[in-house]
Parts: sequence; C-alpha cells; structure tokens
Amino acid sequence: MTIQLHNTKTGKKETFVPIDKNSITMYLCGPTVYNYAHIGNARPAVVFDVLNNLLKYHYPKVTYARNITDIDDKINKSAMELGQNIKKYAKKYADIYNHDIEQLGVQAPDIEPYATEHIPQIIAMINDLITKGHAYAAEGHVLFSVNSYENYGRLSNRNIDDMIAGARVEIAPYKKHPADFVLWKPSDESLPGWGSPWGRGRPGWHIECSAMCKEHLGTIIDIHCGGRDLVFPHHENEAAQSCCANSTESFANYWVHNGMINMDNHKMSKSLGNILLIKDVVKKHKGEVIRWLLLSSQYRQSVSWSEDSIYKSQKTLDRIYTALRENQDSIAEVHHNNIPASIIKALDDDLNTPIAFAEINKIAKQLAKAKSSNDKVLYKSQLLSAGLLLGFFQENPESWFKADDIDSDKIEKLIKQRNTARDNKDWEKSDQIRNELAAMNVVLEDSAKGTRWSVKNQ
RNA sequence: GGCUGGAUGGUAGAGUGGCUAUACAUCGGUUUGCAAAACCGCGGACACCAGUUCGAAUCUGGUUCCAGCCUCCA
Repeated sequence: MTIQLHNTKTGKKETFVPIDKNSITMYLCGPTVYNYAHIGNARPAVVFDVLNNLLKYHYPKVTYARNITDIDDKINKSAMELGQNIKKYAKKYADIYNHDIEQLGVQAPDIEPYATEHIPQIIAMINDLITKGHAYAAEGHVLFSVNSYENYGRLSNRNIDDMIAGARVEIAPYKKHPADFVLWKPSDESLPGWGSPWGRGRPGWHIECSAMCKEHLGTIIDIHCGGRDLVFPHHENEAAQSCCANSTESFANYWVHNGMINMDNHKMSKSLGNILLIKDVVKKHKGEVIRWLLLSSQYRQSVSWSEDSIYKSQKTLDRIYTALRENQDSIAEVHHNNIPASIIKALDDDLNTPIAFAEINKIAKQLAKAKSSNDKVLYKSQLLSAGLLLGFFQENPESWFKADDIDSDKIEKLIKQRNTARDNKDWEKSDQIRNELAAMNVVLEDSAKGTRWSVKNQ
C-alpha cells in the first residue's frame, strides 16, 4: 500500500511516507468565521474528509485537526457593522459552518481548535520568534522578519524581491522589510484583545495555525491541507513561523492544496461577487448530490459549477440509488474489506475520485444486472462499503426518492385508486390520476411487483 | 511583469506511447395499456504547428487561448 500525494513543496506527486506510521497527523485550514459558509469553503472540507477516511483506512491512528479562525479583522468589521458581540458573532458562524458541511456528509475532525482558545500558545510562539531573532516589536506590533529566514518563499516558489517590485499595497512605516508580516497587533478598547508583553492586542493572520498545529499535532506534521489560494501568503508564512519558532527544517512534510470552484470559468470570489452559499444550495439540492459534484473532479483541478453539473450528479446518484432500491432485500455487509481494490487504488493515487466514481458506476451497473442472490449481495456490499469510505449511499433508498414535505398517505391512496382502475382497464381514469400525481411532482413506475413512486428531482 | 496550472467527444471529466474510461444528454432496440425506470446497442474527442518514434491525443520544442496566485480569499 502506498498513497501518492501531490506535494506543493516539490510540485510533484510523491509517495506518502509518514513520520510515524502508527500516528498520522493532518491539519486543514478551516474557515475564518465572519459570514455564511460558501461552496468554496465546502470543497476542502469534503475533499480532505475523504483523505482523512482514506488515511484511517490504511493506518491505525490518524489525528485530523481542522481549525476555526475566530479572531480576525474581517470578523470584527462585520460584527461591528451589525452592532453585534464579536465573540458571539464568530461562534454563530462557526456553528453554521459545521452544520452546513455536515449536510454534505463531512464528518467531524478529531480536533477542532479555535484560535481564541490558543492565545497563550500564540504569545509563547511569538516570544520564541523574537528570542531567536526572527521577529521584532514595533509600535505595538510584532512583525516576522522575512530576511531572517533563508527559505522564505520556497513553498510558494516565490522570490521576495520580485514580489516587492510588483507590490500594490502601501507599506506600513514600522516594517523593516516590505514583506514582513504581522504576528501581533494592538487592539483599542472596541476590539477584542488580550494582554501580552507588547500591550493589549490580538494575533495577526497565520500565527494561529502555527500555534494550533504545534499544540495539537506537534512541531512537524505529516500533511497540511488547504485551498490553493492559501499557498501564498498564508501557508508560506505559517511554514516560516513554525520552522523558525520550533527550529525545525520542515513544518509539514506534505502540503496538499485543492483547486478552486469556477462559476462561468471564473473563480468564485468575493471580489467577483459570485459567491454561492452552502445553506442556499442545500435548500434546493441534496447534500449528497453536491458532495458528488465536488468530488467528481480530481481535487487539484477546478470544479465547474453549474445547474447542469448539479443535474448530472443528481441523475447519476438517482441511478445508483435505483439499483439499491431494487435490491433492498439483499443483505449487504458494509465493511472495509468489501471495498473493491480498484477504488482504493484510485484513491491512493493522489485521491483520484473520478476513477473511483467510474468504478462505483460499474459496480452499480453490475448490481442492477445481477441475477443470483450471491452477486446481488456481493455488489451491494461493495457499493455500500465504498460508499461509506467516500461518504455516499448510506441513505435509505426509499427515502432518497421521497421528499420530507409530502403527504405519502394521500399519494398511496391515489395509487390504490389508480390500480383499481387499471384492474378494470379504465385507462382514462388511470391516466387522470397519474396526471394528478404528476402535478404534485410525483412520478409513478408500474412493474410486476406493483406501483412504485418517487418525487421528481428538479 | 514573475510564478503555477490548463486546453480531451453535445456537456462534465479521467487516463494511456499502440488496448471500451465513466457519467449526463442524443439516437436505435427490449419492455410497457400508456408511461416511467431498467437493460442492450450505436455513434462521436484528444487546441494549433513542428520534431522524436515502426506508431503520439499521450514525449520534446514552439504558437495561440484560458484560469489561478503575486491584494481579502477555500
């Protein structure tokens, strides 16, 4: 068994070699909670949920941490504009994030650290950086000195001087070097703040992740994940801080970054104003459908988001659930051992979910065609076991085709009436009832076994 | 300007130096009171130009176009 992962550090696909195969550590940069979570927040949560499952399939112990950044100027700004308590405001959106991604089948991580609960660790780390000559205090701020770290820029493959030449932002006067970034900044009374050797203040962006990684996973971790757009500056800075503060060569051995979501061939982003919120998407579509869509591209590629791609995901899952619905009497054994090797092989290869999905489709087809009870049990077991690993097919197939807000008794009564009419070959009445149900978005399917109904998905 | 990635059938999306990806859609068939679902089957693709090779959509070089990061971002 070897997992291959594309490592941003080297720009290559590499064989994953853990620091300690009996205890794997993985960290995902979770959201800064200042608004409703969008589908761009959902993609890493979903993708690395699968990676977490895969690692847990292979290794006896995996510690997966996914943080919540609940102290940030964006949070302060939003909360203050709305006249709300900043702490409560952040907590509210952290809970919403968790609730929303849960709808997409994302399991809770092993550890969910909050930045504000790690202020002492953050201050200690900043102290270390100052002591070791990698940071300096100036005008109530503490800044990381990029010149003090020769490897600065290596993760994101950037040359500091080039970046400064193209810099478009005004440089704060207290910075020794234009690329120096803030570790600690002063807070006035209106802002959240904590006592520190540099006065009352709050942490800058980046340091919280370094401190939380160290606290929960150690000074060097196996895998650090996040969105592609975090490579610079966030991860570059995290790596610099951590390596300097901990006096280590490496911070994370594997840096794994997911691609963006594209709407009309453009990244979904705040500046373009094309943000789609999870809460709005799951109002219209099943979470599992969205999860399928998010995993139907390999994680490093962009996802083309459209109504059409949602529809395709819906239809594909409908077909698979139909196969399961036809085989409800077969008793499947859901177990790791029943996951087909082809699926593990696909996932081991840098999380190739499209191939895994192709395999799932083939198995679903086998299941639909299966004649013998042995085959039925075999394929159903494979499908449900692989589904568990990837986060699919655990819903009851009957309920998959129903809607929560529908009057089942009434529908079944009408179906009974229609079947009486059919027995009497009263096709006119039969069709009239079918139309009546169709108006309620209910689709009927007659078979030798009786009449089956489903709510038509939009 | 610097650094990354891309360009595959109607659409989405993998992969491979010669062998059906897969899904959705279309078309034909089986089935059906009608239908639906399911199944069977048929097509159809590798941006452009050179080169390497017995053979390239797959390797190399170039061209064009697209996206991302360099500024908050997942």
